Amino acid sequence: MTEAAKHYNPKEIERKIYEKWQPFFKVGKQKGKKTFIALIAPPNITGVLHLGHALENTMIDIMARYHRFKGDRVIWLPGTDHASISTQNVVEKKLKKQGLTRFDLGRKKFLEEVWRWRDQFGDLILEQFKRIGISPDWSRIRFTLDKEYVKTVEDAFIHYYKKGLIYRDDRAINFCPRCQTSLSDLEIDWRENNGNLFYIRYKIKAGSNEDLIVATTRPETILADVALAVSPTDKRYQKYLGEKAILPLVNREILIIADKRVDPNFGTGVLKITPAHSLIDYEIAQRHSLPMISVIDQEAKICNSLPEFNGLDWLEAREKIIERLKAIQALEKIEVYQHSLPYCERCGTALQVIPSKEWFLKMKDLAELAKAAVKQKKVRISPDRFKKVYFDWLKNVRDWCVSRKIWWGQQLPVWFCQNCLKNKSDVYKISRLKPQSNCNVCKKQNWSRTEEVFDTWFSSALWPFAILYSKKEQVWYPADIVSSARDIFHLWITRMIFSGFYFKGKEPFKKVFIHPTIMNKAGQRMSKSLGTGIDPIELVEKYGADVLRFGLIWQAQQTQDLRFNEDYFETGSKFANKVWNAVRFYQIFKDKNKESRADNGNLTKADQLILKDLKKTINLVEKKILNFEFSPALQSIYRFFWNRFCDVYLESSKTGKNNDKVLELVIFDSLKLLHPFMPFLTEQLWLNLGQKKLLFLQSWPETKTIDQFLKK
RNA sequence: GCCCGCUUAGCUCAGUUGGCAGAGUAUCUGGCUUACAUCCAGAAGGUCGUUGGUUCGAGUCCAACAGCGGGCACCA
Repeated sequence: MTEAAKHYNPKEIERKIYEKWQPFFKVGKQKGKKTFIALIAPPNITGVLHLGHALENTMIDIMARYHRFKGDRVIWLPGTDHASISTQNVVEKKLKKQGLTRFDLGRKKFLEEVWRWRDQFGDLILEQFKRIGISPDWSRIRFTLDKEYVKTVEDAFIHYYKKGLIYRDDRAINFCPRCQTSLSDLEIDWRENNGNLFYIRYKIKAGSNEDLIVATTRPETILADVALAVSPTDKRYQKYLGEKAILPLVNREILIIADKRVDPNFGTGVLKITPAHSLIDYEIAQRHSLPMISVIDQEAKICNSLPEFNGLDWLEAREKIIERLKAIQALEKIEVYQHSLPYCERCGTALQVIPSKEWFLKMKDLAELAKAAVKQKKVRISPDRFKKVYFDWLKNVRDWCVSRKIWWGQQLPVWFCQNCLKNKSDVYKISRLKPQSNCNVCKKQNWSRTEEVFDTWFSSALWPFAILYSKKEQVWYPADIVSSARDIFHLWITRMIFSGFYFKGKEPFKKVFIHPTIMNKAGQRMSKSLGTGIDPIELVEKYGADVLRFGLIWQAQQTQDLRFNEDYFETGSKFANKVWNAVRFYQIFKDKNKESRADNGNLTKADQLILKDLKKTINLVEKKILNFEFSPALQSIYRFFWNRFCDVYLESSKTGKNNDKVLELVIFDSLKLLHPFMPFLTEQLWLNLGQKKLLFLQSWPETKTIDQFLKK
């Protein structure tokens, strides 16, 4: 047996050990009848490992290693996400440094550029995953633009379409003037703003001198007003219903209507209706069959309006319109008003609500599927309080805009007739391949595929069955567990649930675990751009992978987000060293007492005590792991090993007549117990003890063996 | 605006059916005892956010308030 160093040094051993394990990560390498199937949240190809990834995947790795010990076949497939909008933006930023925009390159060359990026950097994050010791099957890496994956997504869209759940509509949506694309409600960053509330006077027609005052934050949109609305319960304005008001500056007549969405207590209780540039107004306009007039274009400039405003940027237009309103005495007053405004989550540009032709997925029935899944406990959400968040979101969910007008992504399987397009008429067919039939309208064949791409999340929503069903070799659907941070709960988790039920009639996973979000010490979100992010790989370099895992797990409590505290890595380092030295003690002790201390079959009180403690700890840890309570699990191992085994039992072994077999059992079982949490250290010690077969391939400690000892 | 969570030792956090307040870290005292000074033995440190209620008994249950965090809605 080799002389082990006095202190544990992770640096030299981690890579070597990982290589020894890696062949056994393969799915086919395990023979168990029961399976444990885990879904990885595929990181973006632009991604760099952050602490959240490290925590999330360490948790899954703990479960995976535990299940392997229990003899289960672990199926855990890694992969990456093409992440359309965020990847496009990253590559655009890179181009910007060379003074180029994507429009300079053109669509084709730009896409080549993105693919080059992906080939070069796309899998870097997976290499970083390896550094923290996680154990998915690396021979089965999936990417959301793989051929098979793309087909799954196209089939899903076509299937929805055939069932009438997909429709194309020209409607008010959130649009980023910089990214030049539509965005879903979930891709918006709302920021507090100090703005103004403008009180604008609209004259009532009917010859009277009466007028209605409207409070608005967006005076420039009066150019597109189609009505004024008041609350049906608002007595002040009942007499005006059905009358017409005159739009200032434009001098168009607009109807005065009543709608329940109007809050009589806000402003003057009169709301101007601009369906093209406000989501609420759009909804109200739909109810009252009002037309939609659009005066802001995709570049956030005024269009289709009075010549003096056309072409102005929306903010310039606002200034000018205020001036003009003042001039005609139509501006009653201006109040300071704090409210939040929508910005592009990816690039930070102020969004515009504008009408755009987009593809929508009807959410009503799908939301019901999702609700039923959790109500009937086919999918269990943990921690429990996220259930409420889940149901609340589904209750109010709007139809999902699944198309994007950016370049990088998966193109919709939609083909437009080019002839008809020239005549400004949209004739399209939905098909994976180019249609071979003639256009119904022009009777000619000139189909061209749309450049629109899918919302990445439409693609990610299909991840479970896209990867667990493919290749016919095996159906591994549904998975047992998926884990994510709360920020992609609706974006990803909820959508996987209804997609799974809709297409496979079955839940995509049995359990969802929402893990804490890692904040900095001040309780703020860590952000790469603000420089407040911490690179997990640097921590691996500094402390070793096991200690990183220890430190993250120790502080990740169930109930809330955690304020990242580097102190726990000191605790972890000390603990790793303690375990290292306890095993050294065992080795030295055994050698020294080879002859004099043979097993005499008797148990001392200390023996009995430590065995009972060991048994209790094994059961507790098992229970906690299954319940996602990783921190308490780790803490109970810590206390058992350090306080009861090292401080009490080992001390008594030095002087007393403890049973050597008990010492051996506790050492070996402790390594097994700790292995899912600190795999490298325990593996190295296992090998140091002269074991031929890897600890990775052992089984979970048996309490039966302990019972047999105790019976003696 | 509506909803949810959190508030416990200097710091970061545990505290599972209500029953003498815990850990890590930091601090102090004493020990290089041949596994580990990355250690051992011991000490100090808290009106459990505030106010009220239920109870023989409340960190734990209820109500209100405050501070912080989050979710939803919203260019009213």
